[in-house]
Parts: sequence; C-alpha cells; structure tokens
Amino acid sequence: MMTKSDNKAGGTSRRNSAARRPTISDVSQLAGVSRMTVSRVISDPELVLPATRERVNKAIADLGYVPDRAAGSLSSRRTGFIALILPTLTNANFAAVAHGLTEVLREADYHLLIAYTEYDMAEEERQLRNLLARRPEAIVLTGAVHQRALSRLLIAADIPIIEIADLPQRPIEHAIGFSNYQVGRTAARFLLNRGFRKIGAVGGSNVGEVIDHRGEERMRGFEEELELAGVSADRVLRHGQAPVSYSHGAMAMSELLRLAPDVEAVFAVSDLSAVGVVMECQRRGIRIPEDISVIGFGDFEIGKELNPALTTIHVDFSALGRRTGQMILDLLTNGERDTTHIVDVGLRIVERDSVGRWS
Amino acid sequence: MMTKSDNKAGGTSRRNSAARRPTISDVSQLAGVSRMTVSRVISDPELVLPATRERVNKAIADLGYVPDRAAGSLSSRRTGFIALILPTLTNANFAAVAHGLTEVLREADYHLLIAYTEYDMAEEERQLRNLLARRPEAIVLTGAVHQRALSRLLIAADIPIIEIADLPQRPIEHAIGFSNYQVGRTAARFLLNRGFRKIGAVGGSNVGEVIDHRGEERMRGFEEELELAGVSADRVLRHGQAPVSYSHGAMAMSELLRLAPDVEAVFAVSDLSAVGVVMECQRRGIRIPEDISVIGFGDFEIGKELNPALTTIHVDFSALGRRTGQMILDLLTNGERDTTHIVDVGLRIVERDSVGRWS
DNA sequence: ATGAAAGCGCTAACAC
DNA sequence: GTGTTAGCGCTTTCAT
Repeated sequence: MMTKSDNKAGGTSRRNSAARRPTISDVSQLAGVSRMTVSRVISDPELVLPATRERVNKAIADLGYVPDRAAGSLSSRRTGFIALILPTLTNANFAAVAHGLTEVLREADYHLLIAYTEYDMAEEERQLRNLLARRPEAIVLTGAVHQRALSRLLIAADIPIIEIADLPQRPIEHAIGFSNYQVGRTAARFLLNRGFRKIGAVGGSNVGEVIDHRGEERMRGFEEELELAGVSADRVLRHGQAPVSYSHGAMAMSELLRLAPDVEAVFAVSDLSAVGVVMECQRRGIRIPEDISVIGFGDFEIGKELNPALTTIHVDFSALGRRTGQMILDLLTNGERDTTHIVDVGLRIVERDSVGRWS
Repeated sequence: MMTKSDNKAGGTSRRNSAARRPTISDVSQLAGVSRMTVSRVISDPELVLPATRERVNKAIADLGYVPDRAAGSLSSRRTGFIALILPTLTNANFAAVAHGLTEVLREADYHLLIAYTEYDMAEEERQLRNLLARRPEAIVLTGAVHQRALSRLLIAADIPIIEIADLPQRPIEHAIGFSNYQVGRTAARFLLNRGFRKIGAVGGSNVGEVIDHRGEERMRGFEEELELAGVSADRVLRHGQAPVSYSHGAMAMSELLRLAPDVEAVFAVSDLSAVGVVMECQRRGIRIPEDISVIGFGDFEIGKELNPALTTIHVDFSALGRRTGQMILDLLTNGERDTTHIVDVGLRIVERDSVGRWS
C-alpha cells in the first residue's frame, strides 16, 4: 500500500551499484510509510500504531538501518553530546570521573566527548574549540584557573558549564568538587596533631605551559597550615616537573632526604608520589612509620595493598562524576539556567598504617 | 561592497532578541562575502585572497563564530570521528592506547569517540550501535571474540575496522596487536628455562557476560606451555571474577598458597595482580625471589618501583595506539580497501628482580 | 495516526 | 578567486 509521499530516494533514479548506506527514506519506502513515521518509530514508538510500527521495525532490521545522529542533531538542535576536558586519562581518579559521568549519561542517551590536555594550558583552548564545534549540550572541565580567552569561548557557547575537581573562588557557572587547598591544610593538620614538627612534603614544580594547578593548591594549603602553626615549611620540596608519578615520589624523596635528613613526616601531593616515597624508604631501610610517616592524596587502589598500607586523603571521584552527570541531566531537563550550583563533595582522611605518632 | 548573494539570514527578518549562535551566514554577511568564501577561509584558506581572508577572519572573531561540524559533516560526508571501543578506561595500558591514538589523530583533526564496555559483551553491541550512529570514519576495537551480530553491524558500516590488543585467528579486517596466547607461553617458557618445575599462575575466572578474553588467552598459553614441557598445570589458579586488580593478586595468592604451598614461581595474568602477589608475600614474610619468583604482564609503571622490581612482559601499548592511528590515516587517505593489514607489535620480557633461578 | 513541506548549517560541484 | 545552486539525512511544525 504505497501512498503519495515525499520520499526522496525514489524507486527509479539513484539506484547505483555502490552500496549506499540506507537512509530513513529507504526504510520508509520498504515499509510503505512516510519518513516521519519511521522517525517516530525510532524516537517515540508509542505514537505509531503497533502494526505500522512492526512493519517499520522489520524494514529497519532488513536494511540494517542505523540512524544518522548528525543529521538528526542538525534538525532537532540536540546533539546528545556532553563535552569533558580532563588533564589526562592516565590518572585513575580522572578516569573514575569519566566513568561515573558516563554511567549516568548513558542512561539518558548522551555520549561523552572526551578531550585531554596533558596539563597544557595552550592545548586546553585548542581542545575546547574542537569540542564546541561538535555542539555539546553541556561542558565539564577541571576547575580553577583558565585562560581568559577560554572563559569567553565558554560563555559564548551558552550551554551549562560545570567545573569539577576543585572549587574555584569564582566559578564560571556551576562547580562540583572539593578544595585542593583544604586537602593540603588537612594533611598538615593531621601530621601536626600527631605531634610531628619536622614536617616535609614532596610535589612537582610547575614551569612553562604544563601546570598542575590542583596539585599546587594542595602544596600551598600544606605550607600555609604549617606556617599558621609556627612550624617551618622549609622541608616542603617541589621537585621535578608536574604532574607526578610513582618514580617522581622516589626521586623526590631521595632529594628531600638529602636536603632535610631530619624529616619525620612527609605529605606527598599524590598517592602516586606517596608510593614512590614508601618504596624509596623501603630500599634505604627506613622504616615506615617508625622512622618516617607518610600521607598521600587520592586514595589510589595500590595504597591499600602497600606495606604498610598508605594513609591518604580520599575524595570520591567516581561519585563526583555521577553527581556531575545528574546535575547535567537536571540542567538540561528543567532548564533553569539562572541559579548557580556549587557542590562540595568533601574529603576524608583514610587512616591506615603509614602515619605514626611522634614520640 | 555587498554583492548579490544567497545568504539566508537576511538583514531584516530573523533578528530576534534571543541570542542565536552565529552561523556561517552571519559571518558571510558581516564580511560581505558569500557563505562559500567563509567556508573556504576555514577549511582551505589558500584559495582565498589574503584581503578577503582577513575580512572574513575578523568577522569570525567579532562574532565568536564556531563552525558546526555536524552540519559540515552532513554535507561533506566526513565526520572526523574515529570510534574506539575499549573494555575499560581504568587500565593504564588501555588508557595508553587511547592516548597514542589521540596523539596521531589530533594532528589530522580527527576526534576519538570513546566507548567502553566494562568487559561486558552485551554492552559492546549497544555501544557499537550508538557509535555507528555518529558515522565514524573508522572503528577500532579490542580484538578477539565478538558476537556475531557485532560483526554484521561492523561490516555493514563499510568503514575500516581495526582490531587491537590481540591478534585474532581471523580478523574482521585489520589487526594491530600481539598474541596474548604467546604472552602466556613466553612467561611459562621463561620460568621453565630458569629451572622451575613447581609453577603456578593467578588469573581471574570468566563467568557470565563479563569476560576478559585476552587475560584468559594468556592463562591458556601459560597452561599449554607447561603441559608441552610435561610440567603440571595444577597450580594454575583462576580465582575471583575477571578483570583483575591489585587486591585480586593478594587474594589469589593467598588461595594459591593454600592449594599449592610448594609453589616456587608464579605468573600473574596482569601486573596488577602481580603487585598484589608481591605485597601478599611481603606480608607473609615470603621472600621474592628467594622463596617464590613472580612474573607479571603489562609492564605497569609501579613494577619498576616495587621492591624487588617486577619482572614482567612488556607490550608497547602507546606505540600500538600510535601505529593504529597511522594505519587509519593511511587507510582514509589512500583508500585502498582491499588489502588486510596485520601488524604484530611483539612483546618482550623485562627482566628485573622478582624472578630468580631454581637451585 | 500519519503525512507534506520546510529547513537545520554546512559544503560539493559547477559556473563565471 | 568567488558566487550560485542544490542537497546531505534528519526532525519540526502543521495539516489531515
């Protein structure tokens, strides 16, 4: 039962040998309905009579039709993309964020568009431009400190902007995260409370365009808490180029031991470094925590297995990702674009065995 | 100097208050050129007179115009997307693949569309459908064993298909990887050559839809090499659900020690497990390699820092990613769709200190 | 419940 | 070197 329709891929012309990918027109023809009906079967099947629906679904299956979302987006102005800019994918915690986000967005049929900058500020703007060209419906970026050009670009895009993994003084729009500065202060306070006074830290130094702002914030918080307590921050060492790694911790610890052999407790800017610190001490026969105490940040999986198990500061990055996904869904559904949301997911010390008590 | 043009966003109508995102028409009007000229300035500036080009670029900057790639793709039939399906992003080696791929593709202005399945076969097909709807120009997936429906979908897409991280017996199209089976055999041979006969292994068991095929291949290769050498494979343990983790190694090692207290050398299906094995031994006062030797797979960064440093089997996943990117670029440029490429990136043993010699 | 017309924002192809 | 026309594959909107 063919009705007069607006199908474009008419039966006579266009029947070229090279296998063309089937379009909605091909499906509509085969099913003997209009393209609109096919469209409805795909996006809102309830609207179509069961009998028609079945015919269309059969045609879809027979042809192996897969809708073209780019074409759909152009028309509907909804791309189903959410952009995510991360410093790196090689960090378990950032991967956990991506993971948590995906988990939530997947259900609502959104797809994450991931870009990463390798902590390079210049790259961040390039990536953002590329991303924006894909018309994401919201954008998530790792918070605190962006280039001015970046903010302009972002605001012009006129989509929800969510900064994560830090709590900027003045967020561009929304923010979900924790204070890296507070992480540093918390670590220092913890060591001070345990009675230590000869307290050190190891982190990376930030030179050039490659900058780990969040790590630096933790270092700064740590220093300031020491100073507030009237304790010397001379044993706080920035060594090697950020971002840090396992081997960074080992090398930095060697250096710290050289500069301040009397150090009794060490904060590592990341568990990655902390593991290196522990391993280096192990090699040197320095006992942890009897001789030196170590506290890290990030609660990486390895910390639990370490001997001694690593005391660290935990942030639930996976939950942070999920929370971000929920906020996006809210924002995109209810569309209240006036209120700014700021969520502090908090942090907590995970006391394990690598920090002792001064005696 | 306005010329007659086909601009759609005419000066009078369409001037609504709600800030619309500027389109190519807005730019063309402001610059006093046709939309085509703007398009050329963006995609092939050489074709445009410098003076015109500058005018257009100024208009672009003034308006904050960002091209809509979805619209461009629809017309040009080139989306600039490459699809990548991974089991997980939470594994440093898979992250390295994504990383290497991005590195190469970025230069050619391709963007990676990443999906991950959490080792879930059912999820793999769902993800593939979503990805295909975005019309990627090539698709990369982790090789070996796919559902039949998947292969059909893939072939119908009529784009280059590259399977990575394993070398399937019969690849769908192209493949870049290494033989996980050979990894297992190599590990076994290495331990055999060192004189060990009471040889064990720890890996995950694969039940339900969540399956680590590649890990299982390594276990199988290991077992077969033992059997070929006439050595018992009774100490090969599949424990807990794959994929494995640090804590998996610790638990599996406890179990192995219970089942086969006489074990002298252990292959861990992944360095993740291997680290857990080492830590568990450390806790029990079992010396490595004096009492038990350990060899892993994957050459994760932590292995270098461990005490003793972990002997492992190395595959250059980052290079694998880059190599894949290059192949895609080749395929997309030269378009020779007839020849199948199969690249073995090989593997090598990294001898460190966790494997001794039987005496 | 289904269809027709129009158009999303861009670029291929050809004209000048 | 630049412009015009047509159309990519969908969905919106309105009609029936």
